Amino acid sequence: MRILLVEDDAEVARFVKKGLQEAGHTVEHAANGRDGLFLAASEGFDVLVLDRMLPGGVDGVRLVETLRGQGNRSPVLFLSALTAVDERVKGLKAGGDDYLTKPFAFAELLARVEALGRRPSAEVPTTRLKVADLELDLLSRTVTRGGRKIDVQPREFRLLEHLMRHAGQVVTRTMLLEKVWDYHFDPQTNVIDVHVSRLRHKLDKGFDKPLIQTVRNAGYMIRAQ
Amino acid sequence: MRILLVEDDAEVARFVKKGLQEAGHTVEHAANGRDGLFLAASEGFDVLVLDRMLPGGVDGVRLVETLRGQGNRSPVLFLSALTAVDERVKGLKAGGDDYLTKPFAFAELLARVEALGRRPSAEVPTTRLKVADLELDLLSRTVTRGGRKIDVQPREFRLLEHLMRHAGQVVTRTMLLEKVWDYHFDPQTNVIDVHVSRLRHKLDKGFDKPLIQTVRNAGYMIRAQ
DNA sequence: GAACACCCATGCGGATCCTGCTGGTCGAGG
DNA sequence: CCTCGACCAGCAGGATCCGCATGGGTGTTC
Repeated sequence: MRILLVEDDAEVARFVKKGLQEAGHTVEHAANGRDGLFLAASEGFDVLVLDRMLPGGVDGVRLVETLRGQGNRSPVLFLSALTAVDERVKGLKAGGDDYLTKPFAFAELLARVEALGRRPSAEVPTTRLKVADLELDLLSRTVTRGGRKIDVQPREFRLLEHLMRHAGQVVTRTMLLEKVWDYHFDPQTNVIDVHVSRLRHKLDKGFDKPLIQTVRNAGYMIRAQ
Repeated sequence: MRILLVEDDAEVARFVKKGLQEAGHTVEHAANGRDGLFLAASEGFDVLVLDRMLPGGVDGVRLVETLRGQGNRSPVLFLSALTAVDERVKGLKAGGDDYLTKPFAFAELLARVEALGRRPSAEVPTTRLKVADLELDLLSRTVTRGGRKIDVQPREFRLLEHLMRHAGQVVTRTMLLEKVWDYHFDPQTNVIDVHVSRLRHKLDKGFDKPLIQTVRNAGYMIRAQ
């Protein structure tokens, strides 16, 4: 996990950085708010660990507010000697996700950092493909166009999926044979043509704009007109 | 925001519920783990606030583990009188997202709950379900146990999916007929038995721990032993 | 321990579904 | 006009899938 630590106290910083690294994470360290902001804004981190009070104009709260203002949603854990409830509330309200007061047990810091990093921000797998008004839902194996459900066969589904994953690019017959049919040779028949035809028939029935274009001597391409 | 509060202490529950409601949130309350699990599994909440220790078999940690096993990723805040670092770490490691010790200031609870709810995690569709070493990938329509791929028929897949979505709960025959077969009547045959049997055969071949348990006169249940 | 209800496993047969091929037609490009 | 690539309707073999019936277990109740 990539973690950014912004902490001015060299002693604390060393201690935290070492521990996180030993737990298998990558840690970048900045000693003041300005550097921290720069790093956080330019690189992608899974979790930010920020000291609440920092030297220089940019303290922890400012830093988070700025990041959030830029649309950066990285989870933030505040680390602070300010224990008052009001301070904690302020940190959370500013956009922090957690708040740990010094002194703290490293085990808890680690657990909290990992809890923050556990969030599904990183790996959101694509679950639906979309080209113009045509949608393909990988989860339910469902195809809809303009909201109307369209029944397709498994092979047709694979074919369409492959086309849509390469929307706007020409897909050659050889690629299709490889990826959709698992043929590693030329079957010497027009299987592909037939399936493309069937697919077109289903997709375009009742619509005017055809979606699948043939590219002569090359293959097929799907594209939002 | 929709919040589920699972807390057995009536006094605390009333206090928290009232406060959250006054802050403009909708609060459901369950007084024990079993009810809490049921609610959390059947309805969608933005945040779960769980007492760490609960009467009855299902305590806070068990509850979270079960939910996470079902692929439910709702953020969880633990509320507990157990202040030891080890306890806090345990709660977070189990899948909790935050941990607040009693007594607490309501302002801080509110700030933390709102910080949790702020996350974009709410509507990430589940793409894989897991129970013990059995995994079901909705995207690829694939079932694996202990890393080994298992081929299942469509109907078997739906059956298994439904069981896994309700892991740890008994699933009645009527529910299965409704949800898996779309029958709204009793077909007077043993269709279900047959499919459960086939599924068991495939899932348990080569493993020792059986996964699907039958609950006499009630239905079936899948659970990590 | 007998009767009963419930549950399990297996084999079978029908139905559906799926897919690739053929063969004839069309149309673009030269 | 000729040729080649692309298109499409229909067909038929096969595979898959699914539900049912049957007969055998197992736990429960009286």
